[in-house]
Amino acid sequence: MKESSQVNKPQAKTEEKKRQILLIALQCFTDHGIAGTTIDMIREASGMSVGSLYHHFGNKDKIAAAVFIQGMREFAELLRVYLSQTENLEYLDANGKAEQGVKAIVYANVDWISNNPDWARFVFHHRSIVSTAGSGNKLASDMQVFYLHIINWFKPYTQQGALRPVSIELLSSLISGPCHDYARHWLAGRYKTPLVEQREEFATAAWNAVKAA
Amino acid sequence: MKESSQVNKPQAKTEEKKRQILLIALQCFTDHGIAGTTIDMIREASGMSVGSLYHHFGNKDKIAAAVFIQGMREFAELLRVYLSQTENLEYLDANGKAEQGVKAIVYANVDWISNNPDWARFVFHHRSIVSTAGSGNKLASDMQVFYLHIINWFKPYTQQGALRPVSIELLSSLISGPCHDYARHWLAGRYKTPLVEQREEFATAAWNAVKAA
DNA sequence: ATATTTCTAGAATAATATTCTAATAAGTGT
DNA sequence: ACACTTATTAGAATATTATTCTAGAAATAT
Repeated sequence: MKESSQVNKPQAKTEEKKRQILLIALQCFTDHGIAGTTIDMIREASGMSVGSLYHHFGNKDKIAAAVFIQGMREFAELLRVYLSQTENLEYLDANGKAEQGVKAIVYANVDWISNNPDWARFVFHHRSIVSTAGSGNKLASDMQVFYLHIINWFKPYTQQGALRPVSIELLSSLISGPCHDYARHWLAGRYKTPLVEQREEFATAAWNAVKAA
Repeated sequence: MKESSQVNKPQAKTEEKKRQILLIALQCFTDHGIAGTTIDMIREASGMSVGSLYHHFGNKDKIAAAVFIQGMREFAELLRVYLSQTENLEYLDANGKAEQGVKAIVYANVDWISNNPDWARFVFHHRSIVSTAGSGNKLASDMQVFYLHIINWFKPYTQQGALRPVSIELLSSLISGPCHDYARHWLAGRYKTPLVEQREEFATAAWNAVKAA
């Protein structure tokens, strides 16, 4: 049934198993925090042995780092898909395309966070684990490609004057900042209105904040 | 020399000592992360004994929670000062006052983060420690007063129509979100241009995002 | 001055992370 | 099918670290 079952290489099985372990670890971290989660909990919940866990991941921090990286990777993939869909809108001018692209970034954020709240919470709170765990390089190389993709998407629009002539960093914060801020509070239970209900609100706010006029 | 030396009650000395310990703990956490910091490091750096540390704070997580709470308290105080200064501008109309207030919020954020980068980094990354450490009530009661203050500040302006008629939560995210997002990246070394150089940028963006017109 | 409470100290204990050695399974070439 | 190499699993042994506990010192109140 799975499209990958024909080519079920051993590595693929291992990779899939690792992903399962990461999901279980995410559950543990969500329920008890990283500090409150013991290796033994993950061992028991995953049916693995301590030895296997250490063989695959190295140590507890690296398990957490792997959870983070996997989450980022899956979000990045969704964003890539959303952005690529804006490229088919041939009938739009540069302004229209820029607008759809900026909004696509917000939509991807809102949708992924809403559909993967545990993962989003983890990613929001534990970015720093990646560096303390020393898994920085792996993330860096993974994300580098992704960031370049985004930057290259922006470039033509800033040059053509559809977007304000400010740094990519600033653009990025103006687009994602409000949505992320709200998401953090909502994920923590401090805000009651679901993030997804503010989807359009954040999309138009983002466009207004970065459009040239 | 200290202005408090006349009334040097024992409690005051203890409170000051606790604050010193928290600053040292913050340093440890900044250098090694919470997980990487051992009680023994804090003991050695602070010249206390394990017993004293546990007597004052309870456990490691509660030390971290106390660092967080102290940071929030000091930021809240700065914000309060900034906001109160906008109330003296008698010559401004409602719109003008609302604008100055919204910008004051951004300024307070930018300035506190820029002047207390370690503390800001900690506060950004470890809000969750407060709940896992079970110090939630203490923070809640502390912050409740503060949030009410902000809410009460907003209320008249939304009613008068100077601000968009949306929830306080949304207003808050639109105002602080971009600045916080940028700050996180800057504090992590991913953005090079200092936050403070974007001070006006974030202030005007905030105002544009929430003003009524 | 004495009693009471708060604070300090560090050894003893408990909890947990990590390492290590050996066994098993999987993959590869003949 | 067989030997050979590599990857994975297992869990006991060890090391690290958090936390508790008991007793004594310092501060404060009566």
